[in-house]
Amino acid sequence: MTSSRRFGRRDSETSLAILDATERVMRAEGYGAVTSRRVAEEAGIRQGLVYYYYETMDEVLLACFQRRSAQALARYESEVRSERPVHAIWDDLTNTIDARLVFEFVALANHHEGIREEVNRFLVKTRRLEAETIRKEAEARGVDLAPATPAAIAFLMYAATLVLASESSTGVTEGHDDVRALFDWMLKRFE
Amino acid sequence: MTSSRRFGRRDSETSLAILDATERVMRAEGYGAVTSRRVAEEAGIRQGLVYYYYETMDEVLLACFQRRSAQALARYESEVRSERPVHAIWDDLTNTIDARLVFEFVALANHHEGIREEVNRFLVKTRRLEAETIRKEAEARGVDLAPATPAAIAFLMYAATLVLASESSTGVTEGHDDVRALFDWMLKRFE
DNA sequence: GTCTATACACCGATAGAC
DNA sequence: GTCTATCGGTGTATAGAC
Repeated sequence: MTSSRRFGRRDSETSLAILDATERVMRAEGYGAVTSRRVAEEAGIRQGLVYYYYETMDEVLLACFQRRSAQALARYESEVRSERPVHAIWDDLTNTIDARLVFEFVALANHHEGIREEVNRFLVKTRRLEAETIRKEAEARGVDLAPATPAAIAFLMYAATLVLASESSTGVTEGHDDVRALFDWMLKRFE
Repeated sequence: MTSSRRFGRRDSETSLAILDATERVMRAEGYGAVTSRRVAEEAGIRQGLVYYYYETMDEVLLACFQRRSAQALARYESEVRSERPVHAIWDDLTNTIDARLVFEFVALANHHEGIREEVNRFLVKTRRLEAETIRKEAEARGVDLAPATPAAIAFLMYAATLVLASESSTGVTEGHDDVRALFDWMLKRFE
């Protein structure tokens, strides 16, 4: 029982404007506010046009996450080939990640199968990439990580930066300086 | 322009059933699914009755978080007076905290002022309590935490358990064993 | 205290004009 | 490719019967 509707290209200007608008609405008002009307208003188009580019609103959310995760993955893959890969990953997690959006997508993933699969795929891929990078660097520089492991450090870098950014954006900073100092100490060992 | 509506007691059986139902819906379907119709169905009452106990649905969400945070705070205050307070806090964060709900509330806090204030108040209070507990225990047992600090450890215990539980519930376990081993090592120093 | 009934706004999705 | 118009469904919140 497929629909007879036709759809526009995902790389068109309007299509990308819809994704941009979706990100803005999500950041400011949460995924619950991502409706065809609200997104259309934010993108400067009419409500019906959203459905020319995306079959459902779930498709919009999925495309939005896929675009972001592809961009992030591309950055990581470039960073791990840089001169100081562990520092580069930490800086990316600290400065480029949008914790507010991540929280929204993770909350979405809890009850939206398509998003969940994409989020999980992304998490596993990036964590393995980061852990392997940390392992190689530690080996090359003769750093003994014990009692930590590359995978533990990769996990903690992600969890810490996510919560740091999330709390900062709502005004909580208790313990943040101490945590950053601890990771700075860890990063120094990779110099 | 206050409404003339009257409201029922917050400690009544039905009122608490509404909060129980709200938690279940939130856990299973996310904060977006917390509607008066859905909550009423889950609580086995009629939709209109929700508004006899709560003025708005935002009130329901707020009351839901306040109840949980009060319970959690009471547990923490008992745990810090126990024989092995750092272990007790870790066990609580690991086993008793519902990461899925925490994620939902943090996401909600990003665009809901009332929830944000409550979440922030709770985070600051518990983190200080935990950091102070770690500091006292380290001093009493002669544990040198450097290069970490009590506040950094308190932050990392929270961030790690939150992400561990969240990822576990959606099927990602990459690096989890290593992180748990690292915290086990840290906890051993407090024995 | 719990119910039914209802007003009104908003949402997803489609059809069809231009 | 973009628009207008419209459908049925669902959401919040209130009024009033029992």
